[in-house]
Amino acid sequence: MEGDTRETIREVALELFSTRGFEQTSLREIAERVGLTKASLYYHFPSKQALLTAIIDPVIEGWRTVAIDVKNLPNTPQNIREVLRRTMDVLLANQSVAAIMLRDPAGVVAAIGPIWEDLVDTSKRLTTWIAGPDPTTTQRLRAVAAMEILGGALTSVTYLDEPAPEDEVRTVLLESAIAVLRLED
Amino acid sequence: MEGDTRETIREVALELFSTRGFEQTSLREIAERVGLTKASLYYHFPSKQALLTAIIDPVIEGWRTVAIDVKNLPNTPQNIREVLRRTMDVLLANQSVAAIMLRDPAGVVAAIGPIWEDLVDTSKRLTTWIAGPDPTTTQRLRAVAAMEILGGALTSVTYLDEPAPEDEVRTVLLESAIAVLRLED
DNA sequence: GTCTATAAGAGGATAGAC
DNA sequence: GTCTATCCTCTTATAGAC
Repeated sequence: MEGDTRETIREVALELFSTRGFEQTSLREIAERVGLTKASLYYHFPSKQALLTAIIDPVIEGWRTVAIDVKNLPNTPQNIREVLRRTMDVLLANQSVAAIMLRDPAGVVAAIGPIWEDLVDTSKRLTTWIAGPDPTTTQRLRAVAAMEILGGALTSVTYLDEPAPEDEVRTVLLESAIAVLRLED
Repeated sequence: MEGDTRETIREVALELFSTRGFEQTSLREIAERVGLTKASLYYHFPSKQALLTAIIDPVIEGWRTVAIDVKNLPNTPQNIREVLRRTMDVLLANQSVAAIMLRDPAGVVAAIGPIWEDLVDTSKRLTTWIAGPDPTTTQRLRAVAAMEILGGALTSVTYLDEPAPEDEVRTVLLESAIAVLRLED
């Protein structure tokens, strides 16, 4: 069950990009781990940049879907909860890809600037929606705080001695985000 | 008022490292902006790495101070508030340096691994203290969430259309962190 | 202190045989 | 599809004149 070489390359690259960073990973290293030469990688991907986008693009798509769906959704407490939940799900379902952007934003920007801008834009739209209609600065900042908390799903691993069960991470962080937004008022 | 060349180099490097990332900034670029040649930089700093540590070290020191002072501080609600406040102050007082670590963690790790580990360790101790004595996993996660919120002081600029006044950023994010910790219980 | 010149090497990428 | 060999560029860093 050798599977697709292209797929293997993508998996190895994902592993290395997410742990060492994009810039810090050379094609030589990837080729070595896959058991190929650098040159062979170029048969499957036309450039290092293309390899990165092949990894990131599908996730961007899912991320953008969350933001698009929100467009005409009434900003009710129930809906906000639901959107936070879905945002968290996307993060948890794509931890490795998210880790690339967390560990080496500068490298990713240098490689695929426009895609990164798009990502920031999507996050911005999501944050703005969460802040509610005609938000005060305070409400905007609370929305930023809420989004920041969700990111804790990725960083908690680093800051806890023993990793927390994913279910609890999801529950506690969602609760926390909701608490920050003061949805009960 | 030409000032110290060494200091100028440090300032230019800080500016570039914090906006483009450490790896993405070459000594050629720095030299160009300072108005020197690459070779001259080496008269003032023995290596690119040394330039980075000259920038980061003082801040690490301040950061560590917060964590050390906490060591024998009783974990009362009042003290937790105070520690959060001081943590926020350190972040706000060193936004550019913090931005380096935010934009290019992978590059910083590759250059000065041990110092980075130290930083993570310090943050970990701080988070653990905030979580309180014999914390449950939920309490630990809330502490992570609280720390994550403070980081919003750095990212809010990216996610808000118009930058929020620093005073309000401080106040709202501190309130949010406290809300997450449920100090009122 | 700052310069010119250059070393030494790694990186991404291509050509062309098999 | 994978290889060997090579190109080109850029980087950090050093040597030594001024």
